[in-house]
Amino acid sequence: MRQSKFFMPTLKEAPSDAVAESHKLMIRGGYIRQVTAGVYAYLPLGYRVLRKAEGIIEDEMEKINVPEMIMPHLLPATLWQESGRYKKYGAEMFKLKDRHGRESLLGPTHEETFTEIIAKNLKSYKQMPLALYQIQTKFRDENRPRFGLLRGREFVMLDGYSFAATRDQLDEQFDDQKSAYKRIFKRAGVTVHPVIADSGTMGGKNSTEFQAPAAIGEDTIATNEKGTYAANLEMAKSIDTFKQEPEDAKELTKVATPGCDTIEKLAKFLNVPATRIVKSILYIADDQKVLVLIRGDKQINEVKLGHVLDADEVHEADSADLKEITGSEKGGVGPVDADWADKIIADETVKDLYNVVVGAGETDYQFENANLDRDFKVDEFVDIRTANEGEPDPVDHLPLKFTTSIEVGHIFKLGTYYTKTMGADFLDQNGKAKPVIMGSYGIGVTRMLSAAVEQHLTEHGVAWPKEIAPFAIHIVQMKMNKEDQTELAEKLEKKFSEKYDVLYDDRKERAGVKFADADLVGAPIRITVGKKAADGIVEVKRPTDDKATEISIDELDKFVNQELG
RNA sequence: CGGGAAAUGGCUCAGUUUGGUAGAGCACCUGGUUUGGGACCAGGGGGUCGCAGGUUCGAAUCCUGUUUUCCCGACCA
Repeated sequence: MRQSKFFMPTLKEAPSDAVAESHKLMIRGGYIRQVTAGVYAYLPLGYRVLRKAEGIIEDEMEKINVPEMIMPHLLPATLWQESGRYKKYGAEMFKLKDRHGRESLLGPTHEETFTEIIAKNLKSYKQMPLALYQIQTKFRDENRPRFGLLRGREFVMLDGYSFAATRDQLDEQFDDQKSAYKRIFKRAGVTVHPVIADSGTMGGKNSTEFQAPAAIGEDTIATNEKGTYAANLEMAKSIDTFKQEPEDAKELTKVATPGCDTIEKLAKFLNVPATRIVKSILYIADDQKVLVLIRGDKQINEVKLGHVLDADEVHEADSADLKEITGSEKGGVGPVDADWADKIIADETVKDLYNVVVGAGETDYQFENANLDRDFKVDEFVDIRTANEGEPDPVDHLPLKFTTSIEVGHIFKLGTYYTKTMGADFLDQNGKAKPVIMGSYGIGVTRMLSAAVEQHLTEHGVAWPKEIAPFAIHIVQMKMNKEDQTELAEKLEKKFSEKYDVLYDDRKERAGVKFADADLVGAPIRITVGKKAADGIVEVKRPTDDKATEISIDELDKFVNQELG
């Protein structure tokens, strides 16, 4: 490709709207342009990177015999009403009406569409195992799109679905997909950790996210140094190392604690450690009033709580509800005589505590010396706490390390939720009808590009991993009016184009402009054709090199081959 | 959805406090001098200052409404 014919509008300064480094780079380099919030145009350079990433996915899916197909973007509401998600999916769905008043939506994901096709076209166990995938633009009316391609309202996603007759088949499919995903990220040059994750409200097992560590990540993952434990903080377990020495139960005493509406203030006011206090928080789980207890130094993990309560919707009671239900404001709520609660559950950290401080059920009052069973009851002990950095992991008891990261992929064993509700049955060997067992697999392709850039920034640009680089070789000719340079550059362009994607900067620009743009293109190899062209000498530079190195064109093939294979 | 910030040429920004009819750098066009890390000189084109009302002799500037964008948090199936 001749750069004089290419369209790559570069900028010296990034628009002030762009905050994330990857976003700035992609705007400055002419990869993308924003059209509206969370919606981007992919200019030629950006589109090349996107196509490369898609190519890797297609290649790896082909290897595990998963065929690609494509679904429509425009979907009838009826399909989603059938699965029950038309209402449940909520505000994130782009809804619209056609001229006949029929309700439609723009697909945010495609479980229903695939399940529907399978329900009508797959009838026998002999047709399974089967898996399908597509790479397509998805639409989600995000509350807050951000950081360029990281979280868009329109984005490219790989979504795959597997269909199995037995659990064993599903397990095998899942493992195949997981291995393929690891290869995809590796080839795309994106470092990822597969982590234990939440699977969402539709249920599912073995939920695994592929998390790419990056400064702009919206998630936090907890890992140990041996790599034997890795979980999204939402699901991370840890070992509680605190042990309280047993004490004799003292008399329950009510004390005034004016203005103490946080554990911190209370601990200071009463001059006790936070571990001596039991926090009481009221949650509304669907219609149930659930009082949740946890030791004062720990935080409640609402994702874990949601799993334990198995409700459609769980949220902390707001201050008005709190007052009405418990008779107390924040800080005074407690488990003693809490008859209003439908259920009292406690984190494991509340076990084996003696003479603790709990809310007295009255604003600005606490009980001291409260003891489990004597003064208050707990229906169930569970793990509902947020892990803390440094705590021992549950596998090898090594300290947990926290890292912010980007969720670039998510796979899980979906089960039969959709196939049951939508009637996707098959006949087994005995002629008995059973629901197809599904798996769900996804990669945020455009998001993965953000992650790739975040992980490969250089001082003046980006060092693209070779398999997703827009161009493999960037030939930069210094002076367009020197015939020896033109001759050599064109020769190299012709030769390398047979095997690689070559960008040839044939613009009549100054060297500084060309080099600055080359840094933004970030090709794995930059070949500079300059003064010594007549002597058969050029310079090569990789984006991560500080300086260019002179090399004779006889050795160039070897170098290129060694770098690009 | 709560909180905050901002909207002036393609990009970065000044001008708004104290109303007088829009300016700089980069980018773009022409000519010249240059030419290995975003050149220099001279000339030039491009903006009804997000939109709609209002106040005023006069509004980028003051008032009201509205739209859009970004950031923090909540949410993200």
